[in-house]
Amino acid sequence: MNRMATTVESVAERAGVSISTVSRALRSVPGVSAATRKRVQEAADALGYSASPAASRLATGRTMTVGIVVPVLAKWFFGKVMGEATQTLREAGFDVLLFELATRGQRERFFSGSHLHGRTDGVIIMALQPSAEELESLSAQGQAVALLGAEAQGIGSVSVDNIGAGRAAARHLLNLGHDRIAFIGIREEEGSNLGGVPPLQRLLGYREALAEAGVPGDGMLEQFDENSVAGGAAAMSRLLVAERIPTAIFVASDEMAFGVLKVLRKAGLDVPRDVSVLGFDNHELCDVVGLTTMDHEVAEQGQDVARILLDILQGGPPASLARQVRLVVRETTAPPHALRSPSTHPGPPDSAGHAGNL
Amino acid sequence: MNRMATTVESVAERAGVSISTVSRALRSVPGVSAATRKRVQEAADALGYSASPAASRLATGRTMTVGIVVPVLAKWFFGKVMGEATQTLREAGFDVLLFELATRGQRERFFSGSHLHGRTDGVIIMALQPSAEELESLSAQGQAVALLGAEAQGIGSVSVDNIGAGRAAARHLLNLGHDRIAFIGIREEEGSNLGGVPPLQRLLGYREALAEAGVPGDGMLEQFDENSVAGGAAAMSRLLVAERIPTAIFVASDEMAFGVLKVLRKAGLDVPRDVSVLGFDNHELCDVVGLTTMDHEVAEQGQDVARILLDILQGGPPASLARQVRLVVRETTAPPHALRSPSTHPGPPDSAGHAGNL
DNA sequence: TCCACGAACGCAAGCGCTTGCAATCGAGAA
DNA sequence: TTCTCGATTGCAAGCGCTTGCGTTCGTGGA
Repeated sequence: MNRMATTVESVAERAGVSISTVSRALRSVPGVSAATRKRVQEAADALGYSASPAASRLATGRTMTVGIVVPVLAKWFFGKVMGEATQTLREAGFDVLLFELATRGQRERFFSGSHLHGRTDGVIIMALQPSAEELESLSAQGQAVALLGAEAQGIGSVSVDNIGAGRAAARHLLNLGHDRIAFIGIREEEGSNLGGVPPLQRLLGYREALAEAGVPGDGMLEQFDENSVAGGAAAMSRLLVAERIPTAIFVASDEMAFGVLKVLRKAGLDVPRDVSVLGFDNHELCDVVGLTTMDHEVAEQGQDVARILLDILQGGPPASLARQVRLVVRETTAPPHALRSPSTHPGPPDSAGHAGNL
Repeated sequence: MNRMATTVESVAERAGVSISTVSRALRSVPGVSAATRKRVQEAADALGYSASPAASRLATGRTMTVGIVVPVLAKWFFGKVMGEATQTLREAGFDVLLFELATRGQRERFFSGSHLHGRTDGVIIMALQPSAEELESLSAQGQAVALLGAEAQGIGSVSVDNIGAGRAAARHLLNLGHDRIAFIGIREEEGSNLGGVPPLQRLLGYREALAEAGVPGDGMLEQFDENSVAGGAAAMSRLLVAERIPTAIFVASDEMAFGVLKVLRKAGLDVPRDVSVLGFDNHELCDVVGLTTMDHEVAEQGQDVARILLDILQGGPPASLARQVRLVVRETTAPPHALRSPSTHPGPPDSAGHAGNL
């Protein structure tokens, strides 16, 4: 294939038409007879021709590319969401440009410069709450915007009811009979940039549920750390030195919950006999460790946000929708030890009843 | 910012020079005096100008973009490697275009069409072995190529000594005293497209070590399935109905190993007392479940492959390098039960000696 | 003081495609 | 048969930037 010279001109020549006709025919623009359209298509196929993106972008001003910005790629949640979004975008004929904003510095540089201008038609922003100025900067660069895990006035977005989810999670633990329930949340690190809003909302829901149940709050029972296994482990370690260890813990992310389980195991505490643990995300590995968690339709969110952006790019209004959150009960939650009736008690700790998680 | 009208021309006007001088000044091309260069730079800053990528691509033929193609985004390994590669590429001023080739159909479409032509200067291909024709197609599209987890004549690549790693893994189990060691490998699914080569090499290394140790091979002990928790679980289930259950299992991927651990737990078998399990990747969650595994410097591989591609793009020769693989001993490998001396025996299964993984 | 030469800079021709507008053609209306 | 109008098609002017080449100007050497 002599792709070096495969341009509209060669196709036009081979099909015996002008280059404008080729351009129109190949893009299904009206004003070309079916016969010539077919002839052009054949010529293009024969030559293995495909229009130069740079040239058509320059001429049209459209890039047929969308950017996806994520805080970090190496996390299951973002990989999953990105994968789904990417597939949806590609089906619609868009390329996907990747931006990983791992540090605050990168975030600032990204929004201050015009890194998107002329590169993308729109951008999906995941898990970070853009400020008004940042949104302004994006629209000044002519970008359509869709948010995931955040919301803003007049901007398309997909999210979940984190307050409701937090309340539901806490209620599950309350209903089991717990009254000393800790919360481990995501702390916005100095070097990181995770949007602090959803984690905060989960905390609020947790507090609401406790208040409604008449359980007194306890600041010591609220711990925050970075969203990782290590962060969860660190937060749990802090909880272990409390005056009284909680009997249940709601952790705002599964990865942190994995760290929590690890520390509990090392401390010789049995889950769920001594402590119940409830996570958030329904990470693919929850099933392996038997972690009870809050599922929030992660894959669907990825498709949603892509479709919302595509709609906007086609001139539609910026839609906003919320996905469902539901409890997935596995093996890390149970009534507190003191409450169990002999019949529910699993018997000797080493028997099959021993959940053995982690 | 009136970005709508911010073009070379406006900068030229403001700086009182011609557009060619602006172009040269902003790109540090020689032939511009320091004084005017400064003046142009200031004018550009004041206007918030940045050159239209489409226009400069059309004029130069370079896109300053590289493509990354991965089989699937939602896996820790690929997320990690991509994150590192992306950062390295961005530092060098390149944009990153994402291609997820989840199915065989997508792979075929990708390589048959000229999806890269004019979009990227080069491409990083992860974990799939391109055929000669596929490589030909890429170079016909003018792409520089770097491979990760695969090798090809004259193509830049980064990989690991999978045969050696497989041998090392098997030897660790042999050295512990095992003589009935199973292998669970990655099967190339119909719908998938993972390069079959590295997994195959791990199998070969395993076989070599067994042969060297005089342990007879047993086809029944070699099982293959898709590279996922579910796949590992399925493969393990097949092993459970063997005439004699193996006392140790080398699993070619950590995610599969997690599935293996899950099935073993459900079957009431203790790890490592009844069965030892050895994984591959050093997945970030290995630490949580205590999985002994083979680490192969995943993050470094990502940086390596990006740098290799950057070198090629700068006219350098296509480098190939291999990363180290090393055993990371955790809690899922131990001598077979029958061999243990009373003193090493952890005592009653429910004591603290019970590793309790999964 | 005059000339030659190199450094700075501007001109203008593209890069390959899109698209408003004019030109052409065929067919139905008069 | 001639005229009019819509459907096709071609022309050519960009889109915004890069770059080979010619021009201008200042400076050191003769």
